[in-house]
Amino acid sequence: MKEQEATLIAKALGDPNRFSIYRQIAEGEETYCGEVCDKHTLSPGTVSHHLKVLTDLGLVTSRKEGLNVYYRSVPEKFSAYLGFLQHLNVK
Amino acid sequence: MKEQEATLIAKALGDPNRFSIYRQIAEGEETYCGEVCDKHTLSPGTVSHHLKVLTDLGLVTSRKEGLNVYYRSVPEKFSAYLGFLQHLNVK
DNA sequence: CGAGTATTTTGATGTGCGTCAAAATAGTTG
DNA sequence: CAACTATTTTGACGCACATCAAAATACTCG
Repeated sequence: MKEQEATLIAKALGDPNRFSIYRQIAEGEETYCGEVCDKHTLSPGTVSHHLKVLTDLGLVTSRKEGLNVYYRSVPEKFSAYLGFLQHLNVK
Repeated sequence: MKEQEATLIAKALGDPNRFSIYRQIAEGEETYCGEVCDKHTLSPGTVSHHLKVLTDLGLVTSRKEGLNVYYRSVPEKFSAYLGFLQHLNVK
């Protein structure tokens, strides 16, 4: 992972609602848009927007089933971000 | 570290220039405002602003000596952020 | 096909913030 | 004290973006 990508991920996780949405997905099994709306008291449009940001960054993937779109995290992406930070020579 | 603080740190590192400034400080020994200005082609005011953000978050500390203000990183703070991310149960 | 539900897209709005120039402050040195 | 340098603060500007309402799309089921 390069600095630019890491910065984009940091920026994405730097919004409180988006970070909370990511946690809901990453720490659960699977979630769909409606569940996220309920838990965060955000409009469907806003939630869909945040989910798109996370998806575009590769932090989550989606799968359509019937009316719902289920989101699931991509742990490898998160690990890559973590790895990038860990390899900074902070002293 | 709590979620709110972690989010603020992520937000701070989510700006490309500020992240780059943090790296310059964290990966070097000590740096002062002028050096950061030179390396990033940013005005003194902008650099001072970013340094204040990093300082307020506890990611760096400052020390005044003569005309210059020297900045140094606080690795424990960065580690705490890293630790918080690592302990998320991402699956 | 038509009614109903879930999600996404669009358009608009307000705000947060990165940036700079310039003024203000702090410190050094003749 | 006066001139000079480094940093911070202030004020203003423009843009990015989080948010919502509403329209549009996608899908299911009578």
